[in-house]
Amino acid sequence: MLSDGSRQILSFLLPGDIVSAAPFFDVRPHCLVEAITDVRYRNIKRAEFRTALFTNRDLFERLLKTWTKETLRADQLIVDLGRRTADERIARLILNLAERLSERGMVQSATMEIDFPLRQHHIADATGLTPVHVSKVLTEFRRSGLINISDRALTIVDPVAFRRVAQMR
Amino acid sequence: MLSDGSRQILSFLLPGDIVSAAPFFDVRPHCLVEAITDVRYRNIKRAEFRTALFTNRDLFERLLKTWTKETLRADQLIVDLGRRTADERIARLILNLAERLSERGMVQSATMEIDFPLRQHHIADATGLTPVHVSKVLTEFRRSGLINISDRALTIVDPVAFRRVAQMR
DNA sequence: CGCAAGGTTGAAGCGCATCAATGTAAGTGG
DNA sequence: CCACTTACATTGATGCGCTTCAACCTTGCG
Repeated sequence: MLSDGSRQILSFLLPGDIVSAAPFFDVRPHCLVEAITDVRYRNIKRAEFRTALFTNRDLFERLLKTWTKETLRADQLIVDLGRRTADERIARLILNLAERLSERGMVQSATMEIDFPLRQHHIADATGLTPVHVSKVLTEFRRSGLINISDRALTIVDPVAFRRVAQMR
Repeated sequence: MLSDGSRQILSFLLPGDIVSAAPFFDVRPHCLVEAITDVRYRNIKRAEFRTALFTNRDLFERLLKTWTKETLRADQLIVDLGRRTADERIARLILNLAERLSERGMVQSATMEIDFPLRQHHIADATGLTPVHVSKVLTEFRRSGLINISDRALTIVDPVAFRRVAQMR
């Protein structure tokens, strides 16, 4: 959150994600977490986990791998916010979510449909845009037959063209 | 680098910095490194370092602390690119550099002057702006007596006002 | 000298923000 | 059941911040 009331969303957490690897090593929380859907979560004791990390090499490797992915995605987001257009940012956000859901088997493979509980203002806050502009872009995406959103579900109608818009091959 | 030739700078490395913590745990390099100044560097053998990390708890803690800071700065950059104006981005970039240099004792404390080898196109690529606009903003900063740049050195003339522009208290 | 890289400046244009009106659907209390 | 509210989405008009383009200037360098 910024002092002027605007906010920037850093990431969307999906089932199985940890909020962030950083808090294991730094006491100060540096961001807020908010639930969009119903959520099941568990707390981890920092001290215990750190000891476990040091004793259990496999755990250690897996945490660091997760953190590496986190870092990679953050860097990608920096590039997106710094150098991409509104269309690209929104399309990439959607495709990234779809990809991560796909890894979890959460895509109807027949229809390329995913749960999509995000409101447009979430998309806006994640892409550095305004809700109004997000609405216009999404409407345009729909009009050109790229995607469809209705009833908290999103379908990628034309994956090839949509990936082209997102500059993702 | 993007396909259209534009690029996004993720961070500036100062003396003593590691390029990134991520490569220790992931083989694929995910970004490029370029030197602006003359540089002294050393290579670290991934495998060796990983073993050392697991045997030497202090090293382990220190790497993770470094990585935590990296993560924090990346997240801050995301906020800056997503939600801040050109003036704010540029001022924050400069103040962040000054702060990091200060930790290294690399600020002339009398004059608040730092080495500043960056070209305007570096600032542009780090802030998601164009060199032309960077020039205009810097000229305006100078004109209002906030900073001064000449001869590869930058002086923060009015720290209080400048921090206000950067929205940093 | 001639050239390349960087910086400055102004004019014009575009992408997104802002503002405002309208619509819609779900929830709430009378 | 209906008035009312609240949250969200859509749409159009207008404006602004930054980009783009282009000309010109400076500096360093082979």
